[in-house]
Amino acid sequence: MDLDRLRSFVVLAEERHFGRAAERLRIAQPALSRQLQVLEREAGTPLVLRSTRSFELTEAGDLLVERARQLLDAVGRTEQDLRLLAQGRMGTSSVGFVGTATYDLLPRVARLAHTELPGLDLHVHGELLAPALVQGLLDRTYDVAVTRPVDPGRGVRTTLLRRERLVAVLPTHHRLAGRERLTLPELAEETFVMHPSARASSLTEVVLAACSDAGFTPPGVVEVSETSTLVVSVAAGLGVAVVPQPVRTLSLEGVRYVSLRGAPTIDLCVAVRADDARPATRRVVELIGRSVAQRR
Amino acid sequence: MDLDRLRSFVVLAEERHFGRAAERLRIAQPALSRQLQVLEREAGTPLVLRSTRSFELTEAGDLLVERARQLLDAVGRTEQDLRLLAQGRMGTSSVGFVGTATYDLLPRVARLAHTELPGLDLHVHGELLAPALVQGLLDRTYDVAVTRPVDPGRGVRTTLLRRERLVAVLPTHHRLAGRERLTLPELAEETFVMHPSARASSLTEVVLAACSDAGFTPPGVVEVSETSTLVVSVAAGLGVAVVPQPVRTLSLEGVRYVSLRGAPTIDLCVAVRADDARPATRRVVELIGRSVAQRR
DNA sequence: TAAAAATACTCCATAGGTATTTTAT
DNA sequence: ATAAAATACCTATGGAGTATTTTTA
Repeated sequence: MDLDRLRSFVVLAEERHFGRAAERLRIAQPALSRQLQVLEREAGTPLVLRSTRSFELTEAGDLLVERARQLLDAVGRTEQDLRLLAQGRMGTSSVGFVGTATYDLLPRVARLAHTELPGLDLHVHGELLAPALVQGLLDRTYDVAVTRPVDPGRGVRTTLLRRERLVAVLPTHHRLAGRERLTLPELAEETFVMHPSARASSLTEVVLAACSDAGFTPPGVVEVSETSTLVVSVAAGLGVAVVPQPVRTLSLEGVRYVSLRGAPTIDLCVAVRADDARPATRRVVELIGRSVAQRR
Repeated sequence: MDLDRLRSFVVLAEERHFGRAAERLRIAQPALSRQLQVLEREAGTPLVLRSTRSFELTEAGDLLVERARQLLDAVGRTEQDLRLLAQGRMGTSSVGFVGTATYDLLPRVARLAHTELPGLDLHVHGELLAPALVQGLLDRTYDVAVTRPVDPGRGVRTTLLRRERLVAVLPTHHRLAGRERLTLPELAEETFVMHPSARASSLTEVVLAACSDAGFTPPGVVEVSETSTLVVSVAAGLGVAVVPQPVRTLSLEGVRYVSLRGAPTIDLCVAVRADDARPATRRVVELIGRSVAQRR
């Protein structure tokens, strides 16, 4: 049984006339006659009782029209679903965000995906650390990671999303909180609130390296886990912090963000499994790129 | 989308190996490779991640295998149903029996149809008169009529089933009831139980004609509608009757059937609409033919 | 290096087109 | 007599086969 012939048969049953049906099918009338003959040979019974002035479907013809419609519908739906899948507009994708991107990028990505890829079942996870993200990518917990640069070669493909300038976070009552900008050495005597270095926070590494470059080591350090907690801790007066600029979206009572002159930067990347060619993954990566470009 | 390619794809997904799948499909390996390439081009996305030593379906591939199985199943069922319909093993057929065939042929036909054509929805109707049957055929109340000969040319096609000898029906206590056989003139003085002549019973016509040929007219006539009532009436002593031999299957307390020497005969036919080419009709006619041949 | 898939090339079957015949009203 | 379907005949495209190359584990 051939789908094209079934299509022809359905049109023929609708038109009840070989000439008109052939015209609609954009084939010549004899071709349609032959198609029906083939169908009837396959069915083993006439499907249409036809003469020059009459046209009637047999029982078998009735049955076949109905079934053909159902079949062709099912084929159409399958083709449609394949197309959606091929465009990454259907399926599932799990995205993990490194801590500092959780409050800035994650909601934008979620919103954009909701409107642009309604068929995609997108799972987002925030407040993660770079090593956990890489591990999560490899063990398929995540399909996409918005993370700090990772050493390549471990089956992960990485693209730079943006370069983030670091800014200081000070309690409102801090003596430097009114300043337009300051330099890292001015914070040499402060207690720093940071992510635990044991848990391999890229941000902590970069900040400590920057301090070291600036000629000092923070005299005191308070360790907290999440970025949100970090900002809250500064508000509570536990110390100061240095975070990437986009964390500013997390504006909090009792906290001031102050630019750092000659500030170091930290890169934000999107990473995927090197062997992942899923359209959904491509689509999500592309959408994350646009979320980053999106100025707001 | 082509059904043959879908078939190939399902087999390929099962075998997970082009060579083996091609073998099962009885085509060469390159042909299968190309079929998959066409499918992937149509789908717009890879369906199989393949290398010399590995084979893995993509999401789209998974989807397509599942859908393809469903589609091919549906196609198979449709082909099967068409085949059944073509063989008259599926569908509906309505059969009407003339009165005297009701107790003899009708049950045999019903039983045979039940075992041989279980898919056919057979409706049987008994105790009918020839004119009603012809009318019923034409207005599509019946598809097949087991009836007396009808004048042709009215859109009805008729085939002789058998020639039935007429026999006498006598009450057990009748003076002639003990005889092996008798002749029609011996019944010249009897009251006859018959179907109403007004309702155009072929049997009544034949019997009256036979009496007339034998040189007498029944002095008294009792009219009853059904064959069963007719036999019951004889048992009740209302008179004698002349019926086709097969009515003997209707054996009743108080009744004796006696052969008639040189008895007239009456033909039993099967009739269908001349334009009815339905396989179910053909099948039922054929089955009725065999029911008649069936000696029991 | 060996097994497996992909490509190159040839051939044929099938589906379509045009011209014409047959058929039924 | 005429409209419509069927047939005859030709052509071309697509799918299959064989031989071969490319790839990767």
